[in-house]
Amino acid sequence: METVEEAAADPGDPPGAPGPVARGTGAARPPAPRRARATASMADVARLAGVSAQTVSRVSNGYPGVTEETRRQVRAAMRELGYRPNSAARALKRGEFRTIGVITFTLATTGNVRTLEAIATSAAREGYAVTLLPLAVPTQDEVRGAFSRLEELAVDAVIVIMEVHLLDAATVHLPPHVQVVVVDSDAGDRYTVVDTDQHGGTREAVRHLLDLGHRTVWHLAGPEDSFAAMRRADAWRAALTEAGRELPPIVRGDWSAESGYRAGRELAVREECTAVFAANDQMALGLLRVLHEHGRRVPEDVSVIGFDDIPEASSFLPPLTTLHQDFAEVGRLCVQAVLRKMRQEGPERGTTLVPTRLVLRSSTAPPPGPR
Amino acid sequence: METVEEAAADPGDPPGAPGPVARGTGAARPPAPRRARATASMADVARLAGVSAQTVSRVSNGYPGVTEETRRQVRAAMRELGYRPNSAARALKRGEFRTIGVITFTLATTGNVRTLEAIATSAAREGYAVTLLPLAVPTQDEVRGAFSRLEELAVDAVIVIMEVHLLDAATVHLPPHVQVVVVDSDAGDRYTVVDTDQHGGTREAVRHLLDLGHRTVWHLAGPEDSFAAMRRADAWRAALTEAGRELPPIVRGDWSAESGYRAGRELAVREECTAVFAANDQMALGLLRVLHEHGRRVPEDVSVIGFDDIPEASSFLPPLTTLHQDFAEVGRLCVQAVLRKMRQEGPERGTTLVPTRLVLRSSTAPPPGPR
DNA sequence: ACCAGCGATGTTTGCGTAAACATCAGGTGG
DNA sequence: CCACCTGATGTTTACGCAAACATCGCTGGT
Repeated sequence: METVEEAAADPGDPPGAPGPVARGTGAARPPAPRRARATASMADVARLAGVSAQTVSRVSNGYPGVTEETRRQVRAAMRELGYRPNSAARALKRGEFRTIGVITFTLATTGNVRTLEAIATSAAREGYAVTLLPLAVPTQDEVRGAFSRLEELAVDAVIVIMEVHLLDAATVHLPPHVQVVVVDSDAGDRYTVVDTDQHGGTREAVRHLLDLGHRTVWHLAGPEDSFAAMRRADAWRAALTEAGRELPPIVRGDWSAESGYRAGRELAVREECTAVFAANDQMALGLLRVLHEHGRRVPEDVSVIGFDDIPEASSFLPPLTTLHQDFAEVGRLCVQAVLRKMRQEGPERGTTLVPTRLVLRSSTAPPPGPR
Repeated sequence: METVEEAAADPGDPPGAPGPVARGTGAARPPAPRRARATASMADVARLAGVSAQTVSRVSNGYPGVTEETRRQVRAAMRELGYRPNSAARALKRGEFRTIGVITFTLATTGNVRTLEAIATSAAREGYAVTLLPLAVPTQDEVRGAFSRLEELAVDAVIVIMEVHLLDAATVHLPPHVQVVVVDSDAGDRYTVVDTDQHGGTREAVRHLLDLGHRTVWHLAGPEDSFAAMRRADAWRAALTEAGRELPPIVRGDWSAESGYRAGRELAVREECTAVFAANDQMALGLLRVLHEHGRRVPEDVSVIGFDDIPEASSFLPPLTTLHQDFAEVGRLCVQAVLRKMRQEGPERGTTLVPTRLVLRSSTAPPPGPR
């Protein structure tokens, strides 16, 4: 937006508008891409089929009240002309776009991507398209901007894949008629939320390690501003407390493998650390590397468990025991929830949890015997 | 589509149409999600500002011929009413949607995702939205289906991230007015193609290993039906031949780390294999694991080089030397190309290559001395 | 035999926008 | 002083579709 020299980019100045560029007396107007008028309209089909446009519309929408015979003729005419309903006109008339907007901060994490993919697939099955709105930087301003773009961008609903603290209701202008569903959030009281059962999964991870005989479990946590990271850390704490084990100091990364490597140094040098629960698989990968570099064998000396079950996890050294997240299910439920909300069938808010599954591989084992 | 009992899903039967469900005499009509008529229209703004709708339109589009004074008033009215241009009406009137469709087979590979992200970001900057069309299975039928959905799905252009052999021009119905740009393809003679410089990158990889003193370089290739894999294999062959080295038998995976592990067994048992060029980082990861399991140290006994430079590559054991692909640039160029085509400014076809960059880490070294 | 009733089809209308054209006021040159 | 131009603004119209309403012809009950 740095090139705009005039007033501000106001409501009326859509991001894509020609804007105040290429102006001046007699200036050629901006070379707006122009589609050739090449498609047949309903009227054309109607003419060819010898019926009214309304009948074509009925056939097009599968409405009743048309003879099988007429229907056939109209279909033939459609085929002949290569007719495709004009979605703009349809949207204008119906007041809905059959499109769901997805706002996501980054596509760098497996979870977001897999969820997005599932959303797109489920949406397609329901006859909805998905419009993607990636955010450059996760600031409230960006989020707000994305929402306003979305609004004029022809969507009926929005799914937000994002830490919700960015979604401060006070500042984000949520268009009243656009339904919102949030992934990965604790705001079940304010929004409809679909999320993985972070708590249950973590609990299972901790229990698994404890059951193997470890005295306690260390935690390589995700970034502090992440809700998912927070939940996993909380659940880890709760599980240990409940089992009456001591609570080791928390170690933090930023989800990346690199950060797991850096943060893991601290764990690698501690003899008493025999079991680590990493908040995601990537950080576990980095951890595996530091441990290796410090000569600590996994799982003989140290057990490591991850979270996510990314495809590569089975190829780590050693193959990683981790908690499988069902992102496909999360995406599916998001779409269902948002459609239900649009139809005003569902509850206004509340959280839906998708369970995880413990995948046992080779990175966990009983602790080394007392030496 | 299994619930449709009537004829086939014809052109006139959009995937999302209410269809022949919920019918019958006097049956309540399907509970179509309905948006409340809540937004202000141009007419409302015009009334409040005391001008004509046309003037509002001019302001909204930043067109000239409006006094600064009037413009201010209109802007004020827009703000007061929370006016947002109705994109459906706008699209109907203008005949363009300002939306780019992206067809992609899978979001499971880093490359596709990163490219998609870059496309979405670049498109947003140009005032275009991105509609995502994932394919369940990569068959011609699916591709064809995706295209026809896309067409009625309100897009002005399409970017295809896919092996092009699925895009057989004979069967895919490409709407004449929709421009197409393809990523990862050799069809520069038929489409506009943007791709990473597979050849140059591979060449650099092979040269790097040869320069280190290896007698030859083995290749862990991608699946046969992948164009990128084919190109990399070809370039590997060419580079070796050119250097007058012997050509070891090719070993093949399917891009996944797991497949790299399986295929890598063959390499791990060959004493004479001291350098391997893996067609992507994931397979390199699997390869690292088999090598480790067979007691062959990397890089002391065997050098491994990957392709892609995924974020995790720096955390592999050892950190992976690889070829960095600039997916962001690929995405950006795709958008530029497709916009240029829409404006009929660019060439109809041809290939644009994005160079790679060799990232030196710890998985390559001179071969072990003769024993 | 007549008409109510119903299913099939046609006609009218308006969704919100923007291009094309119309109007109008004020200024300029002859 | 008027014909003419110019720039600001208003009016008309059409984009393609589908809801609402209108019409038409046939069937069946009395």
